[in-house]
Amino acid sequence: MAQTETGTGSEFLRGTLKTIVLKLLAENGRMYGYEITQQTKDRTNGEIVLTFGALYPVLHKLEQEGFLTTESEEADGRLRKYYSLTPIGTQTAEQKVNDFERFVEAMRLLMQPQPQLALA
Amino acid sequence: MAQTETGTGSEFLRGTLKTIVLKLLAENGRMYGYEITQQTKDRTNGEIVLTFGALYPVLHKLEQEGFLTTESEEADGRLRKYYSLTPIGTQTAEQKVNDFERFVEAMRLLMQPQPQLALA
DNA sequence: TTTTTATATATAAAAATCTTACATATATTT
DNA sequence: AAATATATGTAAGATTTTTATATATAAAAA
Repeated sequence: MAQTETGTGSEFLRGTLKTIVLKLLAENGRMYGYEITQQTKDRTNGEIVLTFGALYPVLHKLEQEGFLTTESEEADGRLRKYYSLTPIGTQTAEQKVNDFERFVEAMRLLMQPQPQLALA
Repeated sequence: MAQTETGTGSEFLRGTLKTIVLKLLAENGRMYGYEITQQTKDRTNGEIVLTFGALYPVLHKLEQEGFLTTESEEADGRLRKYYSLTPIGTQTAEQKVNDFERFVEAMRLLMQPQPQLALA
């Protein structure tokens, strides 16, 4: 089946994909690609939907960068490629989550209306 | 002078640039490019730094899309190009801020550790 | 029983976005 | 006199993402 749903079609996903993948792996220990898209969709109530065309290249790149290792297994006659974090991957996951939180905090400073300066 | 500082070098800025520009204009009514970078840097304590190479193309694109109008003025012998929101721009600004908040809320669902299910 | 949906991974072309470097010019500060 | 701050912009290149395509099995629905 073709992938049709796109949530908000959120442009904000740009730049957060790696962080999502690393964080989910840090929590779950071991996941395969399809599982990552499903858990993301489920936990965000359909708000964030990862497309396969974006996810798989990111997984390959993270592996290539040394953040992930893989093991292929067969389940129900289907191939599954499980990804796990390397030590550096675990460290990077934490760091990216921290960076994201700092970023959100900074964005809050911009998105919240400026407090008016009280004049004497 | 060359632009050197990059804050966190935040990859998360990807996709939020338009939102920042529209929101600042919605608040300030009228701003010029340089002012946008300065206010962003100041209000986020240097956390978010917009580069000119990214900002100006975005401003031009938003103008081209009908979200902004411009007036050029001279101040202190220097050219300033002021940008203001059109009605559709104002509407888009609000919508993008809402979308961003929804996105952050969804991210929170992913970034916060999963609550353990209580077993009977 | 045939089609659709769900599960599962992947690549490639094209579009969008962003970084880095370059180019120009005036005013102010050191 | 040199450096920094103010001010706008373009262009090449890199990165990232979307959209489309390709393949294959299992389960559910028509």
